[in-house]
Amino acid sequence: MKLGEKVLVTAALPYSYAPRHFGHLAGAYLPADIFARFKRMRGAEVVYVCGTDENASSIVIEAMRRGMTPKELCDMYYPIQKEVFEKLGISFDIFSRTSKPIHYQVVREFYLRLWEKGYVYPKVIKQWWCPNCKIFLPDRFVVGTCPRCGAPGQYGDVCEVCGSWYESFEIIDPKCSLCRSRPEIREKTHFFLKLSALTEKVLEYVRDKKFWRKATYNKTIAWLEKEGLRDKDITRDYSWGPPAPFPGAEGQVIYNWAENLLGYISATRDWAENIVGDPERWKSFWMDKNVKLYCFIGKDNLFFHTILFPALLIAHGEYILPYNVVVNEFVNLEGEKLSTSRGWVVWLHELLERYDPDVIRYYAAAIAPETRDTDFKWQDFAEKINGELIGTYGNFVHRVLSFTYSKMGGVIPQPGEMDKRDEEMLSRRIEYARMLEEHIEACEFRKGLRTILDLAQEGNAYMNEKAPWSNPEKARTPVYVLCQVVYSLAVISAPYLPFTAQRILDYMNTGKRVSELRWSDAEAMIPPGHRINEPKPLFRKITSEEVEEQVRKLFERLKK
RNA sequence: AGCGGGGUAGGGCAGCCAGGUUAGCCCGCCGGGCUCAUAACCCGGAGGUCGGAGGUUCAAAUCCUCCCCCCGCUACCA
Repeated sequence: MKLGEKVLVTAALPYSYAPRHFGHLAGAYLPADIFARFKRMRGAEVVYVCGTDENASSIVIEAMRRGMTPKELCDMYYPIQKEVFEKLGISFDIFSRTSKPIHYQVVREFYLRLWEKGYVYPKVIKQWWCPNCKIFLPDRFVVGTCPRCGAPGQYGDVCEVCGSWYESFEIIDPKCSLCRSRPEIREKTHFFLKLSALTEKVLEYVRDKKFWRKATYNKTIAWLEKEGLRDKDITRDYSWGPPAPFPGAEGQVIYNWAENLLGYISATRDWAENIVGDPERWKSFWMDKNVKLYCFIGKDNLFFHTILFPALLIAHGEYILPYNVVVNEFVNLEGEKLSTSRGWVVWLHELLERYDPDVIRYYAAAIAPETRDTDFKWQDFAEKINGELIGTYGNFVHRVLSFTYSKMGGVIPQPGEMDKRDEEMLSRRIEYARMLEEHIEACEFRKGLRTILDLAQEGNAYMNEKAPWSNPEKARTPVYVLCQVVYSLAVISAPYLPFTAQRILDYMNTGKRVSELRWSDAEAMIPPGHRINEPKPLFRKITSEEVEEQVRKLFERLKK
């Protein structure tokens, strides 16, 4: 074990008002959580931060639509977002918000420094302005006719009919998508970030990240080499968001894409101040070169995390850069791409109404889109839960504990002399812990899950071979061994299935909290004579009727 | 169009970067065993032109070239 290891873990900041779906869990929050939990068990100092992203222009507009202020909209959704993560056992050390004063302060300090270092300059740009709504409109909120093919109802600067790209101002017969009135073009001074000066530095930073996932590494390098970074405007005229700290930028805020990444820093400061009670503590993470920063995101976020975020941090100069950006692909649904607007999606809050969080976590880890897009299928969900989680893992735990409880008087027996097979079984559980460790370190969570299952499978095979039920006299040694394996299984599966691990600890009457477990406990031995509690099956099976019902519900909702 | 990822038994995947035992794993299927366990568990078996065509090599799923198919990306929706 590396002593004094420090790890900072981030998961993509969710938009405050967009609920989280299964793909978000499988692609970011769960892998990050497994990683964070594992590292804590290894004795590392871990801070796992997240929070809602509340300053996007789409939030301003969504609030307008609903006749609310952005603040009211965010206040309404924040507890909902937070609750879903809590129920799923996502072990954030802080779940902050980018509307908090600490975030505004971080953004202000950050950009003031960039200004002072000469990375920011003013420039006049043209933007759409809706005189009726009295706001500047992002391109996407301007509807009009394609200047190339004449297709009506196109958004922004790309035509979905003919696929051509054009200047947003070329669009014919523009209308504000909110009120349908005609927007005008206005010129205004905005502030630009000199990203063009950072291409080489970012490339230099990325070059040696050969251990990143292949797609992540290649895409990032290719992007930088082929296109490089262009200067970009970072201010907007909104009354919602962190104020821009530049001279002459009164009334302007820092644009969402340029400030939300700093939410990781402000969340850590929020944690230091309000959870730890030591306002300086965040520095021992963001300003310590020995800290490894892991960012977990979906592929839609790649540019921002592998290119833009490092560029910003390099420009600033005092903070550490991501050590690994763990990028996941997408989870499709029953063979089709997700579409939240069409209702083609599996929401986490709905799953939680019906399923054990560990059941959800299991399936999310089992189909985590690590190297390619994967598919959520209800039938597959039932097969994997019933066959793997329950049939292999749950059944192994339950048959061992229930046998011990009912046939051995509820007491871990005193083993007799161990044969080769018994010794082997005991050492195998340690080998599995080592293998799992390697997989998690490499951020290969699916392989890790398989390793857990393999240990249960070996335990099942061992139990069948030893058949303790056939000869009570010879049952003591194998049952003793099996109880050790079950305990190890609970320990090593704790990062994936924390609630289940806790139940096993309780059935085994260990008096331990799962949060107290250390990785080395996988090698621990429960002493003979230890009394266990009455075990219950860990999970409930998913019926075929239920699968049909879920599929039916999905299609019914789609019709609307 | 360019770039990136992928195309391996009925389905889902690993192996490919550092070429070399009978190409592994899970599900399903077939046949056995067991009965402690949530009809769960264990063992065995059938099933593969490793997208296609060339090439390099003593040897290629693994390296090179070309082609076909699927998916994604190309910063003003962050």
